[in-house]
Amino acid sequence: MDNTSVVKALAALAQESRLAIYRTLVEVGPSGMPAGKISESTGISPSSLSFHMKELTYSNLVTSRHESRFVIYSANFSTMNEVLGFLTENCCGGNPCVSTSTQTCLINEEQVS
Amino acid sequence: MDNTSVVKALAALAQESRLAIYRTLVEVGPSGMPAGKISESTGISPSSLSFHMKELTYSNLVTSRHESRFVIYSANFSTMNEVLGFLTENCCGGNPCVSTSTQTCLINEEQVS
DNA sequence: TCCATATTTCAATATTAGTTGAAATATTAA
DNA sequence: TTAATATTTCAACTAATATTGAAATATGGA
Repeated sequence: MDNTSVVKALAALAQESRLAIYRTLVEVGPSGMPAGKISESTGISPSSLSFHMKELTYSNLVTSRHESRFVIYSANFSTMNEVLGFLTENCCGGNPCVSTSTQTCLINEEQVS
Repeated sequence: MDNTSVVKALAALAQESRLAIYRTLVEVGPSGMPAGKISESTGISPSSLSFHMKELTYSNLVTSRHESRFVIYSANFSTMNEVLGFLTENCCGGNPCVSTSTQTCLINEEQVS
């Protein structure tokens, strides 16, 4: 993962509304949540939400799928893991240094890393 | 760690210059680096660097100490770990879900978590 | 003390980000 | 086809951020 992608991801999360949205999606897991319900449960207006979802999608932290007239958003766990890896990479210049970060979700018999 | 602190930390890192500074400090480890050398090795002007260091310090991602007329900055690993924890917290709403994140640095016989 | 070095502060400017409400688009149900 | 629902787009406005260069502050050495 390159510098620019990491900055994009961090910038996407560095905002109260988007952080709240992202955490909501992390908690709900891979099944995701439709835009309207995100708007409702976070108190963010639909128009503003759409703006923020674009940021989160663009940074690859969430993905979306269509289901009839709903747009279902869900957290993309692998992007987050790459970001975490980047931030702790090459820690302490070769001196004894351990850095691990794993995130595993098991839902509906399916493992999403 | 509360919402606002996490947003502050993420905002601090969501900027090319500051991300470069932070990674430089992570790589060098707890011994840190003086402002002038950071400026030199990242190509950020002293005045601009000072602005960014204030952001990073304010968000508690780096700390500073004085050594004669130098100001030595170093990464604060525990803040980063708290941020990582926050982002992966309560993953997948109670379903089987594992989230671990550790960062350990061993330098000069001293362990910095 | 006086000068050089290290860093920070400040003002000016340019750019980017977030919110609002109204209008547009798309899908489904009657 | 018409109406209702779900979501996105747009324009206008406001606020926050980043960069630059000059000046200020602080420390240490000659």
